[in-house]
Amino acid sequence: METATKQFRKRNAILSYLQNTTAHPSAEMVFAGLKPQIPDLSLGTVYRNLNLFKQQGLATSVATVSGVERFDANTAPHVHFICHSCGAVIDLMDMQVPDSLQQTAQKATGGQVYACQLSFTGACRACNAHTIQGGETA
Amino acid sequence: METATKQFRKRNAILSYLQNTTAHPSAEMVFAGLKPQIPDLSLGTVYRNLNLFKQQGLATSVATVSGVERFDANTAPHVHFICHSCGAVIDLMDMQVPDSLQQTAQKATGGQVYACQLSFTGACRACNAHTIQGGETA
DNA sequence: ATGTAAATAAGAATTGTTCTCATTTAGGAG
DNA sequence: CTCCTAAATGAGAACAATTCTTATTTACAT
Repeated sequence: METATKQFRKRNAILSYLQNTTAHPSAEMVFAGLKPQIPDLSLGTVYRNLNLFKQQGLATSVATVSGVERFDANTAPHVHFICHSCGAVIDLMDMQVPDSLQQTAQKATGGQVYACQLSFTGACRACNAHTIQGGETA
Repeated sequence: METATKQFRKRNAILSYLQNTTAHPSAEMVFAGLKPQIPDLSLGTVYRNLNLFKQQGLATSVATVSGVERFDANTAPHVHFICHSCGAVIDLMDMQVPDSLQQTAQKATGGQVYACQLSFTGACRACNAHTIQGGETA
């Protein structure tokens, strides 16, 4: 049994959900994922808490060209691959942006660099396989 | 007078505008910039053509966390700095993502990598100066 | 002139996100 | 236990960026 307060039940559920997925879910995805367990969950609460987590440094987010913001509880700098076909946001492990680049950026801006994001875009394995399926296309 | 067809006048105006700025304008910014010269320009036309340029490989775009898409006629891979205070999107010249990273990404995805985007976020020189205003600025 | 296809204007519709406000909840004081 | 207060929430309205729809205009060929 859980120890203490029932306060923040939903907040904690949202944070746990985010911490236990690598799918970089959108707010809608978090909502859909939790709704079965928490039928009276409101989408506004999901947005509110996800933004709170960002403020608190418990989460970050990735903006996608589709316009949907995707959230990530992994706040360590890391590299993403975004499939422009299915929209998946996938971590690329074992890759990092060289410190030298960040230092160069810091000098180039003349301001203050807080973070960096490196994303590759293209077709993920599944979508790429699907594309070539059936025949050759140049 | 211009040489040839009057076809695509607006389309060409939009492309020229994008090619002659480094501001990475949003659709609204392009619209506002051209409206004085082209009073009967419609915002829908700006969006339609900007997306067309992307399809044709004449432009790319950067997604920002504010949700606004910013367009860029520089399709060569390059690095951006995004000021989270004023929203400016600034090119960082003389920086590039090492080929080795792109190759690593290609292997890691198992799919097809088309492009990469490296963005630094923080406070641009002006906003940073403003923040520490009243005291020393380096 | 007339026909045709592409480009456009205007604004309605859609979508993702934020805001508002009344309600609920947890925990403390009397 | 009842009252109080502050934080969290649900529901849906409001909002902003973008896309879609449709009638109109344009360029050009016949």
